[in-house]
Amino acid sequence: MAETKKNPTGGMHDCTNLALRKASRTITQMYDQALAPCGLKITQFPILVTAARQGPLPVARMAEELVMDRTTLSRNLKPLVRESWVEMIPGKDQRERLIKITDQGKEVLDAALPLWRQAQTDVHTALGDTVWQRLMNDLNKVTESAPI
Amino acid sequence: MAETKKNPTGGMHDCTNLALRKASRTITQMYDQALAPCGLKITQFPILVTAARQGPLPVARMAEELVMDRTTLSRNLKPLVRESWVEMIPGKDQRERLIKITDQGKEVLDAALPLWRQAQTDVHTALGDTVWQRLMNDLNKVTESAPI
DNA sequence: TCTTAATAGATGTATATACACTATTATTTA
DNA sequence: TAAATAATAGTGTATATACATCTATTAAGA
Repeated sequence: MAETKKNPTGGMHDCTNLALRKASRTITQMYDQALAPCGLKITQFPILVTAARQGPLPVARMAEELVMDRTTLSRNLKPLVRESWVEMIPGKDQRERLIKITDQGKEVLDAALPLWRQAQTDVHTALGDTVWQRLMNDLNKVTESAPI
Repeated sequence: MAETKKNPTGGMHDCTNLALRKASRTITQMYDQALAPCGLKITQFPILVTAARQGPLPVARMAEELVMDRTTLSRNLKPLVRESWVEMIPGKDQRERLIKITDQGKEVLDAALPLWRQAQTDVHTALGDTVWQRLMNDLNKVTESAPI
């Protein structure tokens, strides 16, 4: 009751979104710093990995895979194409354009992998195995809670 | 061993950053949808709340409070100033500019609060109390694990 | 078949994010 | 006090994010 008067604006510190964004900003900077030597950003890493593993994929399908907006992925591909890390090739369906990793893309990915693994290890160590595992599980629950 | 051959690129699905960004994108869209009727975005909400609660604050101090880059906050303030939800007033130290909420800002914040609370409740319900509490704790740990 | 729907991708516009750098003012030090 | 250094905020540039809308192509329906 007294708490209500002292906190007329509500507990912003309980905001799920703020907590997620703060953690995202923090971790993104860590990973970007780790990846800096290879010239790849952590936001570009999953795109290259997916292109390498799932073969040439249409934009919409990779967007779904990475839980991102189609148009966001469309924009995010531009730097990768400019650097010749991926190329867009036509599909059977002429509306589709498939994202295909290039040889240069594979090279930069090879260079990125040990740096990424080190960042993974650093975070894992900082949080401890229990917390890290639990966090990854819970984050997946959040993502899956989307109304789709 | 066989696992290594099947996963030559490593387990991207274990990437802490990707998990955080996917969850962030999902939750941000949920909150933005909930807040849409009041014209405020969820990224702007904590700025207004902090301005309302901590009184006029210098840019650097609020940035620290919200765990964001100074220059990011500087840019994010522009739409709020344009909408006259906050104003920048000079401090005693003439280098400083203080972020001060306006009466219009208080109004939009009042309109935003019940919408935000509903979004909070929705997320809380979707995850369940146990998971939600634990997630918030773990996210704070991540944010605090920053090298500062 | 011809018209209409749905689908795939890109663009216009706006905001979010952060590094490198600049300008201005305050503080410290020689 | 003058010069060097700190601190404060803003800009240039680049990428990330997503809604609304557009174009082109395919699929469905009358």
